[in-house]
Amino acid sequence: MNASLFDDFHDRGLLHQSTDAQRLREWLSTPGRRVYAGFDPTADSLHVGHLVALVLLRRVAAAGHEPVALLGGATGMIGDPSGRSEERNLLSTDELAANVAAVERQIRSVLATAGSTVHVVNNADWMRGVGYLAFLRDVGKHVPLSQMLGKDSVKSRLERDGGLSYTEFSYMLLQAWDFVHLSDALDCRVQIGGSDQWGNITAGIELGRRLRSRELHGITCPLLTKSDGTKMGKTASGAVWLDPQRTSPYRFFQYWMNLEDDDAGLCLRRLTELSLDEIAALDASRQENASARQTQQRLAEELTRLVHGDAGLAAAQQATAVFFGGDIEGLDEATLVEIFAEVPSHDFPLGAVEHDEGLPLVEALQATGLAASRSQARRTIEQGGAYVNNRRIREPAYALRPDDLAGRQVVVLRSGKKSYALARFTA
RNA sequence: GGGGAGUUUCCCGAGCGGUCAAAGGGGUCAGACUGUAAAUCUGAUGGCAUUGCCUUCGCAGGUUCGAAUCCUGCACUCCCCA
Repeated sequence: MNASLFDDFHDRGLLHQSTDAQRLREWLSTPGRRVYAGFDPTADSLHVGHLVALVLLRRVAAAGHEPVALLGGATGMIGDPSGRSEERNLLSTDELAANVAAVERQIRSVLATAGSTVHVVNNADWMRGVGYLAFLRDVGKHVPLSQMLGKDSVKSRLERDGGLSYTEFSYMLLQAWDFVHLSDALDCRVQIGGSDQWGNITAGIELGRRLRSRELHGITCPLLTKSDGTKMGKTASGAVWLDPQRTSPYRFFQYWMNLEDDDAGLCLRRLTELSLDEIAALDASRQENASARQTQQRLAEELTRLVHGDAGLAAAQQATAVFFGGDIEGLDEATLVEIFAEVPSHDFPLGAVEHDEGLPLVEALQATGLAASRSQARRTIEQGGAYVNNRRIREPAYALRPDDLAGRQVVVLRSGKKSYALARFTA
C-alpha cells in the first residue's frame, strides 16, 4: 500500500497542521502504527462533519496502519468547548449510553471495509475508575495553567460574555490523558482530528512528554466549509446525518449532488478514495463540460455507498430517477412506498376512486397538502404544474380513477418540479 | 397631563363615498430557460364555484341606495410639548 500516509494527507489537502513532519514521516514509515481519532457521542448519530475523521481513519488503514476510533463515553459527559461559543448542556447518562452505542455502530460500519485491523475503544472504560484526587495528582499536576489558558478554545471563550465553566475547562485534560493512555495501552502515538482539535491534541503531546518522556505526534485537517462560508453538512433543515432514519439515503445522496462545483471537487479529494488521477480527470471534465456534473455524481455515489452500502446507494439512485421525472408506472407497490417514504401522504377510502365520478384531482391536491385550497389547486393545474404519476394534467376537472393507481392503491401526486405527495387508497 | 399621526389582504405600502378582492414592491406558488445551480423572463397569489356568490381593510356601533374610504366610542402603536 501507499508508503506515506503523511504525503497522502498532504496531496489531498487534508493537512492543516502537524507536529514535526520529518519525525512523523519517520514514525509512520514502519507499517502497523496505530493512529487515533476521537468521536464524542453528542447525538445518537454522527453527521457529515464527522465524515472527515472517519475517512482519515480509512486512509490510515489503507496506508498499512491500524486505525483506532475512540468513543468519548467519558469526555461526552463533559463536553468539548473547542469550536463552541456557548456552554454545552450536559447529557443524561442514559442518553449518553444510547448515543455511544449508536455511534459505535456507525463507526464500525464505515470502517468495516477499511482493510485493516480496526480498534474501537471507549474512554469511559479507563476513566470510570479514576478518582478525582488521583487524577489531580497524576495528571493535573503536570499541566501548567499558563498552557491551558493559552489555548484558543479557552481564550476565545473567556473573552465572551458567557465564559466557560470549570467543567468544560477541564475537558482538555481528559483528552490529553486519553492520548497518553492509548500510547500506554496500544502504543498509539499519533492523533488526528479536525483543526479545532489542535489545542487538545497538543495538550496530550505535552502531557506525554512530561509524564512518559514519550514522543507523540499530531495531525489536524482543515474543517470542511463550503465556498459560501457555511459549514459543510448543514442544510436549511438541519444537519445531514449518517443515520438513515434521520437523513434518508436519498437525501444524503442529493446533498452531495447539489454541491457547488468547487466544493464538490474539494470533497472528492478529501472524502473519497478515488485515486488522484481519477480526480484530476474529473477536474478536467468539469472544466470542459460542467453541465454534465460528473463530479457531483461520482461524489454522491462514493459517499452514499460508504455510508449506506450498495443497497442504500441503489435506493437513492432509484428515488433520484423517479423524483426527476422518471417513469412511475413500472414500479411495484413496495418500491413506491419505499421511495416516497419521506413524502407527505394522505389516506382516502378506496370507494373515492371507484365510483363513477372518481376523486377530483383538485380535492386530492388539497387533501395531501400540495395546495392550500381548492382554488390554488385549480390554478396549479391550469398553469401546468400538476402531475399524476409524473404525467402532467392540464384539465382542472380531472378526476382520479382506478386506472390511475400506480401499484395497487397508491397515486403519486406532484405539484411543480419537486413537491410530491402520496395518495393512498385503502378499503 | 396636553397636542399630533397612525392601525389595509403573508410582509412593506398605496387607496380617502361607488368603476375596490383593493395600485406597487417583497415573499410565496406555478411556467419557460438552465447544470436537480445562480440569474433572468412570464403568469398566479382571500374562499367557494366552469362567467356567479360569500368573507376581508384594528374592534364595536352609526350615517348613506352604497363605506377600506364619513361620524361616534373602544383598543393598541408612534411622534411632539410638559
